[in-house]
Amino acid sequence: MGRADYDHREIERFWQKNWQSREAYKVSEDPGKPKYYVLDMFPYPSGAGLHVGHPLGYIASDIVSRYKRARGFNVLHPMGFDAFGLPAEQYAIQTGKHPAETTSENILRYRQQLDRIGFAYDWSREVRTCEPAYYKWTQWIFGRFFTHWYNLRANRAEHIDNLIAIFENEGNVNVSHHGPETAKFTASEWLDYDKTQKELILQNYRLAYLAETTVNWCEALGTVLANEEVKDGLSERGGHPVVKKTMRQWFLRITAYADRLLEGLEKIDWSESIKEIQRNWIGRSSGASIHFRILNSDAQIEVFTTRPDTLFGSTFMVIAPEHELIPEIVSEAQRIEVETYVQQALNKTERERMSEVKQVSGVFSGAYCLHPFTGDNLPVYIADYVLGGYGTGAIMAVPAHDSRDHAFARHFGLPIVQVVDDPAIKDVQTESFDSKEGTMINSDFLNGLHVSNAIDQMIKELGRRNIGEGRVNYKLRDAGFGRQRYWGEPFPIIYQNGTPTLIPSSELPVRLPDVQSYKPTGSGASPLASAHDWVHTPSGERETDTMPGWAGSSWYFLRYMDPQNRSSIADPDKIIYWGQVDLYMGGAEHATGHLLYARFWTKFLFDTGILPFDEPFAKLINQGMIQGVIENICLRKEKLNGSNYFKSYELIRRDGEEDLYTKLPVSISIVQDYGKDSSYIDKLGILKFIEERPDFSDAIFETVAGTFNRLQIAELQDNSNFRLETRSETGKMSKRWGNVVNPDDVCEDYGADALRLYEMFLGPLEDSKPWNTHGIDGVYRFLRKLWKHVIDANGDAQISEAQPGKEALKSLHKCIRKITEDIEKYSFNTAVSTFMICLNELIELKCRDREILEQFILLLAPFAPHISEELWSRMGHQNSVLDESWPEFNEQYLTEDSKVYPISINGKTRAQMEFPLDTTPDEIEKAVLAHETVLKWLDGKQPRKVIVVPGRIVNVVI
RNA sequence: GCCCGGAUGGUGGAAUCGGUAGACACGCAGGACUUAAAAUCCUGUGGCCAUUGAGGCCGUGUGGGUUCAAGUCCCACUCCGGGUACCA
Repeated sequence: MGRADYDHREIERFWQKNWQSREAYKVSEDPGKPKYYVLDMFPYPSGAGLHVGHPLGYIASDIVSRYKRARGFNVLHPMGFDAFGLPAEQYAIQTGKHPAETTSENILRYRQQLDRIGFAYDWSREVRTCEPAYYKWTQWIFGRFFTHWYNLRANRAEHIDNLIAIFENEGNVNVSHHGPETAKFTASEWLDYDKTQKELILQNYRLAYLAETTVNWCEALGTVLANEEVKDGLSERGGHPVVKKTMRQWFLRITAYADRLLEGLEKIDWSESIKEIQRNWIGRSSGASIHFRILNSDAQIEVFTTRPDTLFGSTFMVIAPEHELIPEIVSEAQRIEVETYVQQALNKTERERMSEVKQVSGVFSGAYCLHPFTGDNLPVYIADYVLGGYGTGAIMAVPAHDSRDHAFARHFGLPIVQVVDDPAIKDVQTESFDSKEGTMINSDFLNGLHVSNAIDQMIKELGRRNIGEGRVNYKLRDAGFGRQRYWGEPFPIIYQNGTPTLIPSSELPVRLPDVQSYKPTGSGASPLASAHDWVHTPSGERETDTMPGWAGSSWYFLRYMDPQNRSSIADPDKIIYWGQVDLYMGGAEHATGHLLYARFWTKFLFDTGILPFDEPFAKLINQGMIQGVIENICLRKEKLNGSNYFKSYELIRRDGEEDLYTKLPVSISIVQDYGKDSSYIDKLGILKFIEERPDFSDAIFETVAGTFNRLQIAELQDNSNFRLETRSETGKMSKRWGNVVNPDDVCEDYGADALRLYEMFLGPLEDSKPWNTHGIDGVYRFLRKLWKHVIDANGDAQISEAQPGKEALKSLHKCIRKITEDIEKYSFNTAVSTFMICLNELIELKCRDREILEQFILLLAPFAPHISEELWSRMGHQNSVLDESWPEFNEQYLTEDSKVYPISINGKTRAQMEFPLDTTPDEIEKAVLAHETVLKWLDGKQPRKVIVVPGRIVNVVI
């Protein structure tokens, strides 16, 4: 029949080839079956390959997809590659190698690694975002954004042609759009505008538009970055400094969808934490906008405030350093000082700005504005605690009720006027009271009102006096969509005399040209600008920016439905059939990037009639991170007699010298028993270490066996005589710590099935947890035990055809119920335990009944598909476990007729007694009170109370 | 600072509705098999005090509360992880 021992290498190789050759995972639309769409966040194929942390989510989703298939669903479970991006391009800059080449090499390696784990992907549907056949459609969607505007009346995107028709008929007076305020014009005025003027106006409406704005400029990468690509003032990729810079850029008007993106969160099954991150990122806050007139000027400054109720407490105004009115309002006396301050503020890197957050800085502009109610003159300050990019870039400062304004007022000696009273207030001169509690005082017509009522009253009054109105504001900014980089989608845009024109879809894709150098030009133009013949076309000059990494990933889930389609992004019937992604698995780090943009694009494609749904991912699960073990050797902080001095960790612990030593991470490849408490470096390991770190060739090593220098170690006869214990800690798995565990190695040593089981067994899917290769022994033993239980010494299945006994059926059906429930709630770690428990029971029962073992194998198949196929086939089946349906749970095998009751005294279990399930509580009580242990505890007294919960517990209160 | 999570043996973790805390594994200790090792199998394994037919006390981050009964519910706090940051 085959080998008698469990040879995972041969078995896994065989079945992987088998699945591939008969296209076992290929799916097509089947109206006769319900569909289920399981999607993994596709990886960026980096040069480092996969480590054991990456497949965690893939394994979980693979289990679900195999399970759903067994339950009769037509399962779409594809995989592809997010293939445009910075690392391949940075590598190209260093080596001159075309990023396409690097990328396809990396993809090949990823593919091999993934295949080895035995995933049920339909690879015929693979997509790569960097391929022209794919990015043609990314460009096409960009074209849709370009040719649409957001109609606030209809609350949806509409075609720009409809808007132009309105302009031609009645101008823009009745148009309400999402975008910057636009001067009113009539139909005849519109018709008189030339092409350039018309386009300039349309840019205010288009959902993809060009704008001159402050952007995050990263000098080292030579590109603009989106807000979410900047972390702590440094670029997410590479950690380079980022500064604010004004540039002309493509933007997508995601802000038009802010409210719908917020509301949409209510109807999707995502973790509360991701939803919360998105809510915060969108940052909706409602308040009022108020216009302030400037003394001796026609200028007006508009502020946004969430606390219009405190208007009477406003004692000054603050505007952002980048505010456009500064040159107009600044007094001659203050001009020099203001210009200096503004220059300083604008030149700060994000990092500097953030580190100075708690320092109060600002400058008086010399201008005053008029309080709209009292007519008081309020000084106008310029300070960088007011952000140009939020609200109107100007605030009315209310120092009594805003801590930032309070700090500013204290610093500049400005008056602090209390307008809200509340018992919790001590003294607003020393500390502001920011809470929205309390009653209005010193506020004219608002006096006596509660804060919330006062806000409403004030908004009404502002409207009546025509100096302000209720306003909703968002933190969310329009998404910068241009990158000055090579390795991305080119824009389907040609400039004709500076006017952007969309290239017709029949001419797509606009392919990336070959260039001499991938280096940023330094002038802020992309490397594409140097492709002279490509840029200059008969009809104009091409846009040379490329799209950001998230462009291709915002819609890739659609392309899987119909990946080869040449005439549309996907066939409408296929879109209707497959619909939303039912289960989306991926990391939480994309909360404000990919996961928000994909929702935005989906809503837009819904508006334009391409999709019948407006949320892409019905359910989202964020798998946790798998951490590695970092192995350190302990180096004495101060040299001893001029030499570096290492000491075995066990000795440091013994001597309590932890403080004297620092940790030096070493590659786990030279550590013995890595991951264990007692992990150590032997003679050969330490010699290898010294070889790699010649700076430590003079070092001294103190171990239990003695103290050695390099030469003495080399002379040791026996490798085991030297033992330098390491200090282990948990941390990120990365090249830097030399602690990356490659799934290929695990598959080689233990097999893909063991890897799959072990990753699931480690703990709850969504939690972060440390990887410890030694723990895999547990699941590996389980697989071998299963093998030995089914396969005899000749390699044949040793199966009984007899009717299974009651105990075996009970064990199996407990297992069926638990596994089914656990998969449904994504509790895979407990599922693996359940398999172990069930197998232990079956071995105990010596159960080899076909009916029991076959069903057990079918349950196991989604988790460990290779061994399941092998055992299934050795049990005499010609077909695959993939085509079998999920075992049915039958309650009747679990029904008991008695229950072992825990008998507790004052809530602590002291004894056990078995009663038939139909015993009445009275009978139980009587029997319990006669029990030896209970009598002992009662010690002759009467129990105060006896609680009998039928079928559960008995508690005797003494 | 603010917003979310979380804290259970030496380790990863389990415990459905408030009802036998520590399932299942790892590790460790002892034993069987073996010339030996590996593999496999068996036994034990929360702590403390006892024990040889004896059991008891403590125990789910800390302190309080509700309850016949709390890892689970309520209040206060400590620590750890993640997100976010002058957002008016």
